[in-house]
Amino acid sequence: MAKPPKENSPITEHLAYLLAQANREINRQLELRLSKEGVPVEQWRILKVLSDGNGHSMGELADAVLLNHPTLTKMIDRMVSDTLVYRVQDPKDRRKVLMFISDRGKALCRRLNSLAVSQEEHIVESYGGKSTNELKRLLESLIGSAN
Amino acid sequence: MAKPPKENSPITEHLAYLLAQANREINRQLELRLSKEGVPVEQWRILKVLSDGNGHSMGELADAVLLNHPTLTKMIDRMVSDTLVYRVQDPKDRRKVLMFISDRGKALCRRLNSLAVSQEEHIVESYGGKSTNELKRLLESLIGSAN
DNA sequence: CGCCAATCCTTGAATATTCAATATTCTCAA
DNA sequence: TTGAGAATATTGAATATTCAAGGATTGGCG
Repeated sequence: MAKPPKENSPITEHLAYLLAQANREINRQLELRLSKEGVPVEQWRILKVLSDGNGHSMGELADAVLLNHPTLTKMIDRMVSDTLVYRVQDPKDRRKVLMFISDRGKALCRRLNSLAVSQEEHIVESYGGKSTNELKRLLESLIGSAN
Repeated sequence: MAKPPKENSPITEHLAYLLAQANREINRQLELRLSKEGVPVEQWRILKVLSDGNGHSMGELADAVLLNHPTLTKMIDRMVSDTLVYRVQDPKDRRKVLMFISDRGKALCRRLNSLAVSQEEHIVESYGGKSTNELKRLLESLIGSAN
């Protein structure tokens, strides 16, 4: 029943490869939609996480949006220049920087959400709602078991 | 039944995000294993595709290993320096370059396969063989429906 | 045939990411 | 209380990726 690939199996039978392939394709599609607003996928993730209105530290944010710390710092620099987000030093722990979303960021985030939702609707249409939900459930469980 | 996320849903409910997260985690684990041989995941993919012994053009290879053409060209440059693969101009169509794996590349590929298989066995152990197979099936089907 | 557009790969410049080191602040135990 | 070590974020240099352009070859149509 449990059946990992043999050593001479084609690469397409490896879970790691299938995940990379699916991720690449779905991400490419999403990127294409978000390009209407000239925003990379990572910035949408950042805005979405911050749109709860709470302050999030850089470390917390880096984990949440799947970016390394230095990469996030530089991306946040750009977003601050674009006045989408702003930094506030955490008064409780001054090593930390709390990130907040601006009004402009919120407005952009709403437009991006709408693009992202429309993409997922498109996937559900061609792939099926049942498959989509089942896939999400399995992915969540995989992520859970990997930690 | 079909239930795409609402616009205010957390990002963790988006398929695109779950795929990115799972891919990142599994890839990180695989990278860690392959680092015993000092080889990035992409080079393992290249060697694995070429290990059928046939010549593969750069374009074909780029698609198969999920890399853009210029990135592949530069990675192949390094692998040629390491004498893992070699280039041959396609006699049928001299615009093309056919890539072949060397004996040294084959030997390395065998060691890498063993590391990769052991990773997937580890996943099957903690995640379950049934879930793994079901997830693979769904991913294949998603990739199919996205093209 | 001869030419023009398309295909294939590579290159170089611009951009982005990563690694290692640094600065700052906090924690906690001596 | 203070000093060593941990945690947090940023920076700069090294590395890698991407974008746009170029050179070579082919296919096909006038």
